[in-house]
Amino acid sequence: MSKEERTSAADFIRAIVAEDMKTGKWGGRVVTRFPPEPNGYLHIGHAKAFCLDFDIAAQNDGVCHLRFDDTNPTAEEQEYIDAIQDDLRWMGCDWGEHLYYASDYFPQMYAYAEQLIKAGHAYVCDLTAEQTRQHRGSLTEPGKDSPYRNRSVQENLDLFHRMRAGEFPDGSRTLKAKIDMSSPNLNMRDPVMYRIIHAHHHRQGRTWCIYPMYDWAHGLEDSIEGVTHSLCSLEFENHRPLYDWFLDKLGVHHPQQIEFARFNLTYTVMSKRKLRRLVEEGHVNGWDDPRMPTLRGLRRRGYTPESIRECMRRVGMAKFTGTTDIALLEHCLRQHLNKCSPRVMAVLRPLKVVITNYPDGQTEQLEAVNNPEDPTAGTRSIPFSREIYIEQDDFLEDPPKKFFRLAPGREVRLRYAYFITCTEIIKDAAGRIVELHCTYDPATRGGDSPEGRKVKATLHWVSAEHSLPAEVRLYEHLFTCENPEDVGEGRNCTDNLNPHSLQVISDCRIEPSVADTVPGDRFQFERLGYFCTDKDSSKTKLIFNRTVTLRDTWAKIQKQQRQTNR
RNA sequence: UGGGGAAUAGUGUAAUGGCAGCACGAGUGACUCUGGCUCACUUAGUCUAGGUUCGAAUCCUAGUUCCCCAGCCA
Repeated sequence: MSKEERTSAADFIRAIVAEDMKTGKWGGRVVTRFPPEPNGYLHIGHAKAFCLDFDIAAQNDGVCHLRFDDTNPTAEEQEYIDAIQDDLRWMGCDWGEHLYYASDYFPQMYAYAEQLIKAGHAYVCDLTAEQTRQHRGSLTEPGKDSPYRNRSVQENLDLFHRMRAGEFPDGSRTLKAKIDMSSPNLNMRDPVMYRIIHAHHHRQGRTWCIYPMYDWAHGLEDSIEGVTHSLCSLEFENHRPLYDWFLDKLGVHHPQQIEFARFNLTYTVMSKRKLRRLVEEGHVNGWDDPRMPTLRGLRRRGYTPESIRECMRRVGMAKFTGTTDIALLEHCLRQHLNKCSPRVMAVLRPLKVVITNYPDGQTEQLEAVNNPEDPTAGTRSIPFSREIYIEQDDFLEDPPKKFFRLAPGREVRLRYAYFITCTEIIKDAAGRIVELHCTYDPATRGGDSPEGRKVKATLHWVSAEHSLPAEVRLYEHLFTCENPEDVGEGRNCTDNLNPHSLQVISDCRIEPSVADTVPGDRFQFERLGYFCTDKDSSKTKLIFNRTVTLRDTWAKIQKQQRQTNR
C-alpha cells in the first residue's frame, strides 16, 4: 500500500478515523469488524462493507475482526460460515487470528444483563409478542408501559435466571430494557433484550434457550472485542441511540458507530430474501449461478476480486442511498481482464470456409501473441488448414454501410494467418448460407501484406480439423430494467426477469491450445469478450462462461442503423 | 402523521466561505493484425425560494422530494 493510500482521507469515514488517529482518541489504535450473520451467502453489496472494514484497518495498521453474528439459532448454519470465509478469502480479506463468534460471548452478555437488572435498567416482561406490539404505540402515538415494568430487582433476577434455566416456553417472557415508552424513537420504547427460543444452535447446541436481540448483542460484541469504529449501513442510524444507551449504562468500552449508504446495482436485486426467491423458484441455477450478484456467482462468472475491489473504491462512501450503474462494475472488470487475460480464438456460431487454393491435407503452425497488453505472456502456435470456421456474424451477403467484415468479393485478414477473399457462397435447399469458398494470398502469411495492402477487417477463426468442440454459456443482465424492484402493486421483481439472461450455445469451436483448461481459467476470446472455464467443464466436454463482452462498437452502429431505418 | 437521515451532470462521487472537479456512461475523431486496448475532444450538474456575505454547493430561514423506523430478524 502506498503512503498516499495509507494517509489519505478519501471519504467521511476515513476522515473521522484519521482525525481520531491524530487526536489519539483510541490510543492510536484502529479496530474494525465485519459482522455477517451466517444465514446466507455474501453478495456484492456486502463487498462495499467488508472492503471498507478491512481496508480502513489495514490503512491504519489496525486489525479487522471477522465476527459471525450468530444470535438467532433458527436461521443460521455452519454451511454459511464456511462459505462466507471462503468468499472473503477469495476477495483477499485477512483477519489473521481474529475470527470470532457472537455466541461465544453469551456468558458475558448474560452477566451484563444481570448487571442492568440490578441497576434497575431491565425487567422481565410477560407480555406476548402481540401485546408487546400493541404497547409499543405507533409512529405518532406514544407507547404504554408494560404492567410488568416495575417488578422488583429480586423478582426480575429470579425470573431471568429461570428463563435461562428453561422453565418457560418460547415467547412467554422477554427481558426488556427499561427506557422510555414515549420516546419518538421506537427503538427506545423498552426494546427486547432476550427472547426465549428452545432451539438447537449450530455452535452452542442446547446450552442456551434465551438468545440476545441484535441491539443488545451487537454493541456488547463490539465492546468486548475492543472495536474502535463500528461501521454499518444507514438503517442502523435509528439504532445508534440504543447502541449508545446500553454501553453507557454498562460503563464499558464504547466504540463509535458510523453509518454509510449500502451498495445497490442496476439490473439486479440485492436483498437476501429476493435472491433466495430466485434460487428457490428456479429462476437461476443455485446461489453460484453466474447471473447472481453473490460473490460465488460472480466468481463462477469469471469476475476477479481486483475488479470488484476497484469498483468499490470508485463508488466511494457517502450517506446518500443511490444505485451504481452496473456499467461501472463492468468497466472495472474489463480493465483488469484486459491486462491479465490470455487471448485465444473461439468461434461461437461456426460458418465453414474452404480455402480453395490452399493445398489439400496441408497443415501449418502460425504464431499468435498471447496477450498484447503483457509482453511477458509470450506467444503460442495455432494450426491452420484448408478448412476453417469463422463467425457467422462476420459474413454478410449483402453488407450494409460500415460493415467491414467478409462479403462476396471482399478481402479480409484472418488474424495471425492470411488475407482471404470470398469467391463463392454455398447455400442449402432452404437458401441458408452453409459454406463459403475463399482464396488466400500466400504472400500474406502471418497476417501482413508485403506490399502494404490494407484490409478493413480482421477476423478470428479456428481450423476445422484441429479445433475442439465446446459449449459456451452467454449471460446477460438478470433483469430487463435498471431497478427490478420498481414494480406496481401486486407484482414483484420476478416479473422483470430477462428471458434471455442465459443462452447456451453447444456447438462452438475453440483452438486446441485450451485443451487442458481447468475450471476458473480466464481467457479473452478475441473479438468476442472475456470467458472463463466453468466448474462443469471437463477434458471431454469443454464449457465456458461469458464473463462480459468486449466493448462492441459495431453493435452500437447496428443499433443506430436500426433506429434510423425505422 | 412523530422521529432519524439525505439531496451536486444520465449514474456514482469530490470541493468543508474563495476557479464546481474526477470517474463511468453517451457522442465525435485519431490509431489499430481484436469494430478490443490506448489517445484527443465534446456533452452535461449544486432540489426550490428567500436571506447573510466582497464572495455561498458550503452558513441562516422557510419549503420540496426521497430513504429508514411500529420483528420476540439482523
